[in-house]
Amino acid sequence: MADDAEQTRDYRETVFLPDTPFPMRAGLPKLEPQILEKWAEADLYRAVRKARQDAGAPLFVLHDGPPYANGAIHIGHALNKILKDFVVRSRFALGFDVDYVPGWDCHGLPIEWKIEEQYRAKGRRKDDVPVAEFRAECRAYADKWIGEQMREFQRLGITGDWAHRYATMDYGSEAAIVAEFHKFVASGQIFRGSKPVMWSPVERTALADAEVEYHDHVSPTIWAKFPVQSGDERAKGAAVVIWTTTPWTIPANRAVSYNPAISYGVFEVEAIEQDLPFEPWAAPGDRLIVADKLADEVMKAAKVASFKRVSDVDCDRMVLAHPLAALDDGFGFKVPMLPGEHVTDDAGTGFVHTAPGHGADDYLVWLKSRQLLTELGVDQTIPDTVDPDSAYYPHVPLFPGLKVLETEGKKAGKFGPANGAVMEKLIEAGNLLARGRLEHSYPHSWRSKAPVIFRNTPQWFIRMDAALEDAVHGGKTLRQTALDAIDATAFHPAAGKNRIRTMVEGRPDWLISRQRAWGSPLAMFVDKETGEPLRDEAVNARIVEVIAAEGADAWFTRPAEDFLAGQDASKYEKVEDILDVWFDSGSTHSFVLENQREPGLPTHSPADLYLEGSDQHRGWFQSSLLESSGTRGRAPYKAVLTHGFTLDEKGEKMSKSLGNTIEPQSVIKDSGAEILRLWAGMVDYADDQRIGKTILQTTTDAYRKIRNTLRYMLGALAGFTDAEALPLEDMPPLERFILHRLWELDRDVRAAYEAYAFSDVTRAMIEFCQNELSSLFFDVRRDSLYCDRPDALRRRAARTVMDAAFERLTIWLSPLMPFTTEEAWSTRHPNAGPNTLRIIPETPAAWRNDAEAERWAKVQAVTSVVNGALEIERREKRIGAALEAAPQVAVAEAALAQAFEGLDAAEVFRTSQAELQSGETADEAFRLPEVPGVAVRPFRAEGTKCARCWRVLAEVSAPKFLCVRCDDAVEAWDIGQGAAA
RNA sequence: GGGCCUGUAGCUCAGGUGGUUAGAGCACACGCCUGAUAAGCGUGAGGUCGGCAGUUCGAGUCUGCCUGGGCCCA
Repeated sequence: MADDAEQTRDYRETVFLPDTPFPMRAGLPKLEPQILEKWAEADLYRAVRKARQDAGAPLFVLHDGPPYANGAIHIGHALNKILKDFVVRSRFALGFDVDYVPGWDCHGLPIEWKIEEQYRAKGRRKDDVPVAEFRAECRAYADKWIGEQMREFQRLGITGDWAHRYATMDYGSEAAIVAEFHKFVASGQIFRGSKPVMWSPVERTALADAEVEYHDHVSPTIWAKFPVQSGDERAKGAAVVIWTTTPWTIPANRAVSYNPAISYGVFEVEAIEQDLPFEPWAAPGDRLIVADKLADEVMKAAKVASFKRVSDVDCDRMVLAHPLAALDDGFGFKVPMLPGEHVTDDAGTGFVHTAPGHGADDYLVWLKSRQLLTELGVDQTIPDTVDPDSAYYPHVPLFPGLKVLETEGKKAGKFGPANGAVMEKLIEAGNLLARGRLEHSYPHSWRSKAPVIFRNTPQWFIRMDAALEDAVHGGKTLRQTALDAIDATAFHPAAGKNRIRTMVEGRPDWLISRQRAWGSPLAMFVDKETGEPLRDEAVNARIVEVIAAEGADAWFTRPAEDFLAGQDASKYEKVEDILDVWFDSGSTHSFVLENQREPGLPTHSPADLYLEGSDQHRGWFQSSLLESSGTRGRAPYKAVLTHGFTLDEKGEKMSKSLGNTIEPQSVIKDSGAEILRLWAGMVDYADDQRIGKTILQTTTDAYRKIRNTLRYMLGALAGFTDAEALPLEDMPPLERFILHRLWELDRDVRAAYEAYAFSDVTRAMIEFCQNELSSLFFDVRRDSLYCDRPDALRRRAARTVMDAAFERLTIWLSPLMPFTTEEAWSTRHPNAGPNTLRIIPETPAAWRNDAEAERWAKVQAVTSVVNGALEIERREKRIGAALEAAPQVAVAEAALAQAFEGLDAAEVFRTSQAELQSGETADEAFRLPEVPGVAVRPFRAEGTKCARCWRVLAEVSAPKFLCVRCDDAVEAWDIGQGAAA
């Protein structure tokens, strides 16, 4: 009976199999919210900060670029916030105290539109709504989305000071923004200029590009003559011909643009077409200047039957007369010719009539030609020609009061008398060459559907090129200050520096005013006589005080007297424009970084890092740079990190209409936020990244590899305590090698986090888990872990090293995979507090062991030959498991043979037995060309299979069928059971 | 149209200053194991390094052009 019982004894219960509650499958979508709840209870972000501050840790400031509080987050938001969280958590892990306050951009047009849309749906007009009520609705709308987005960001595991989140519409923020604006006013950096904007006369309002839609529209066209006054001698007595679809802009004309790359000629009219029903305006002998390529076309329009080319002509520095100069002295100014690349010879005459107050190109070429205009003695003022109703101002000669578009009654939106009147006067002056009609695409208001015009409007600008004689700038201009600040900033990647530099070098003055309702006001008064902003510190202080208490609404709802402490209100105009939203966000550093948001929390400016998408070179990076350069003479950041855009799987832009979008919400629901984070941790974020089904699958696979590695360690470490740990001196070579790898990885991981090279960490971790842990360390030590006595030195060494690896992997990975590492850490140490609280532990320098690294490279080379030989045996069905083999390995090269000194070859090869011999062996042995000098003869292991550890050994025999080691281990186990019972 | 960036195996990525048959992990195929099991181990098959031309004894790496893609402008 007893013998039978022994023979059939199932040794499984005596084997120390991995034992852990950490499941193989995470169920992240369900698990993550539980972990988030735990973090919330622990007030994780503040707890970590407190711990760091108590330890006297250095401060690291990441300043959050505010997303716009409008709509659910998309993948780009997710990537941006995840990368920021990598920074926050990795700096925490490196021992820093990290200041990160998430924020939102709240003012601006998109929200205004939403609210207007709601009004339209209810049949109300925006103009009928009191501004305070309108702004309140905008505020409520933004507030709703701040809450929504905050929940979504938090669901991604983003840590930060959510309790003190900032918003540009907070009263304190609005006051700070206005205070920043006042600094520009005080230092004389603000000026009133003008710029043509899209204007809807019917609605009496400026329109943004996105508010304009294009429809076909029939316009009159004219060919008009500008007599040459001076310039190329060959042009004497000739006239430059322009073509335009907006005759009403002729009174606003101040120049004619040409393109130096186009060839022009002087053409003389020889004969006019006969038998016309009307008298043409062209006459034989007329000399006209047009582009060679377009001469036929122009002559045809002018009903010229024959003409000849008289000469070439050079337009450089040519000056013309205004076509209406003969009728009124008011048009007696010089009309210079300006070179411009916007001019083409595809249509028209090859010249562009230039009215700087009524066209974007016109405006830009006018500004660019400042030098030339000065040299020619031309007045550079851009004239205001039409009023908000599109009627000519009284000061416009010949046409005062005439409207371009009708704005009242049934005819609203139709052409008024202006075009016709201008044509009549051109005829009278003898300078109309021809006219016609043209159906073309023309901008219309998307609301009223009425045509719009380009109209010069007064606007406020910040000067880029005025020398600033104050302590901050020391005589430098804003542009130069900003350029110097760029040089003092670190850009990752480095190309960003050049990119923003080019933009700042070439940008025009900063246009900061908008004729809108939802924003921070240009809260200032302007002297009605001089047009100069009032610079009065007491007034400004009062304005800021009121806004801080009541919000920016107060600026619009309270009378001027409330702010004008003592000043005569009748002398000043209250400016009710709002600030460009980029001024808002450009000011965030002032109220987020410099304000002490709560006693005890340190403040710090400039920030260590700004981290945004590469589009922000023109956006937030630049607005922040200009704002801070204007007010503080330096950038608000020490370093700028940019990431690319997220594209679909094929590398194409995502769009709802293409249906190729990946929503963060659906990834979270299907796979978990951790998968999205790991994706961000694997890609090269500096470049554009791709995401899609297969990519997410790859990510999930990588996740499983890491998770299973952690799980195996948890299982193998069951019951492990420090009492079991062994010192380095007692470690076998394999453990020393793993410790060496931990030492290397510690160095690499720290360097990678310092450099924000997150994918270097991820890659190193995955490869370590696969190559050194799973396929080497775990595989070799499985036998020891399962079968050695618990007090065996070999097993204790393995568990000691496994514990060290677990301790490090869980913190190295915690910035990238906070959920899983938290889960793993708390599984092993349920009472040790949050994993995120930890700092990457110091790694003893003594762990470095280059000799072991070299040894194991050699050992693995030999092992690969053994594996090759065993693979053939399997294929031939001579063996199955490696434990059925007992390879005989001949190693010719001394260095390779030496590598096995102190090692058990069978253990390394994971076979039951192995024989290692120096020198050559029989020719039929297995070899690999890439490992010369190693020959393997894969014999079957002779002996009996140990019923417990399954190794085939000669020492195993009936009745127990145990090897010596297992016999001993079972005995110890039995005694342990007895003691327990 | 302009400025900047970018294109290495099915996927994600490595490949200092140009130098032997271009690497890794995953996926894939095949085999093994069945005491990490929707796991583990092993073996293998995948690439004209976007294309063309040039510099060079030699280019994935340097230059030019072309092409695909992206961001920002016009």
